[in-house]
Amino acid sequence: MKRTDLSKLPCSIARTSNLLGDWWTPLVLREAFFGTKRFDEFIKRLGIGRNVLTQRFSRLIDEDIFVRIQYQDKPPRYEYHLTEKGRALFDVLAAMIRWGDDWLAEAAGAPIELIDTASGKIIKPMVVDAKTLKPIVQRNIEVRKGPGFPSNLKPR
Amino acid sequence: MKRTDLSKLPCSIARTSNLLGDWWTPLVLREAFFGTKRFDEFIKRLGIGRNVLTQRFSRLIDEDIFVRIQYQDKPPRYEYHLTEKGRALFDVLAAMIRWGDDWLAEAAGAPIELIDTASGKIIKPMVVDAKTLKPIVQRNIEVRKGPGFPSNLKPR
DNA sequence: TTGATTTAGTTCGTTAAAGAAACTAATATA
DNA sequence: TATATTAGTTTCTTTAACGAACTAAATCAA
Repeated sequence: MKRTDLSKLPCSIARTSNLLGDWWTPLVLREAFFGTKRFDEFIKRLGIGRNVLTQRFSRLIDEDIFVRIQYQDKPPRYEYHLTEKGRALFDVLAAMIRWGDDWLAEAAGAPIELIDTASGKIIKPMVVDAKTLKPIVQRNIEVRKGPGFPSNLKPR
Repeated sequence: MKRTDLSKLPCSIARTSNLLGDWWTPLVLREAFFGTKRFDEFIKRLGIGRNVLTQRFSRLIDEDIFVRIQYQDKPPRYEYHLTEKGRALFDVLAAMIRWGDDWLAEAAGAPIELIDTASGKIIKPMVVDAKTLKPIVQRNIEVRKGPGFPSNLKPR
């Protein structure tokens, strides 16, 4: 399909969507977070097409979300590791987990739980304001141009 | 394109991706959060194709993210309003905003700022654990089956 | 030493989604 | 009477996803 390039829009949602905004990338990231590193591991765990996975990795490497690291000679084989930038995406996935658990799970409850390794306790992601640590109430928020808004464009 | 249905997988990331996982849906939601309600308003603000927007709304209404509300007779015209379920997605967008601001913004800074209407202060979204209010450190997390994990499937 | 297995892709043909532009339809307005 | 407003629908082209088969380098098992 033809696809609009959202990466240059003055909006972090658009720019982030441009990276995450397909059906497989979040799942590839999930697998990476859960420890998967090798091409065929991703294939097996996800059921993604090989060509699709190849294309995803090449894009995500371009975007500095993954790095390709050689783990053997003869034949040369590579693992796919998250970068710091990639690991930071965990927060976005965590927000998706929370919303999915709250709004899409069956009556039985969340399909998967996140456990804090040290305490053994269940972790429930929540999005708050960094200063006040209070939930963000969308109704009480306005939007305005930030310092990085290009001066030649109309806002919103 | 052919597309794999992720909505039935035992994973909130997959299920949420299945809804949000295209390039336009997050931007349609953004506009709705910022107050846009009418079809042609979305078209003008986003530059999305009319047929694509039609398809998105029909899917998002099926999923109970939007409701279509009549605002006039003769001719019948409708507005698209977020449901509670839809409004709850703001947290996911907020996490995307934060990541985009941190990792994709130019040196100039964030393209857009969220302002708390009451205090006038800038809001910076952050993802924390609901109990401890501490950031979630992905390295210290394990995953296990939750109560809603189907019993007939292998985990991960 | 031959044939199977492992790992990591690439290639190819089919299906279907995205984009652009034109078209329809009901009504109000100039 | 002609134009504008609002909200779509239709049609055509381009391109991404899917699936299956194929390639390639090396190791392993019989």
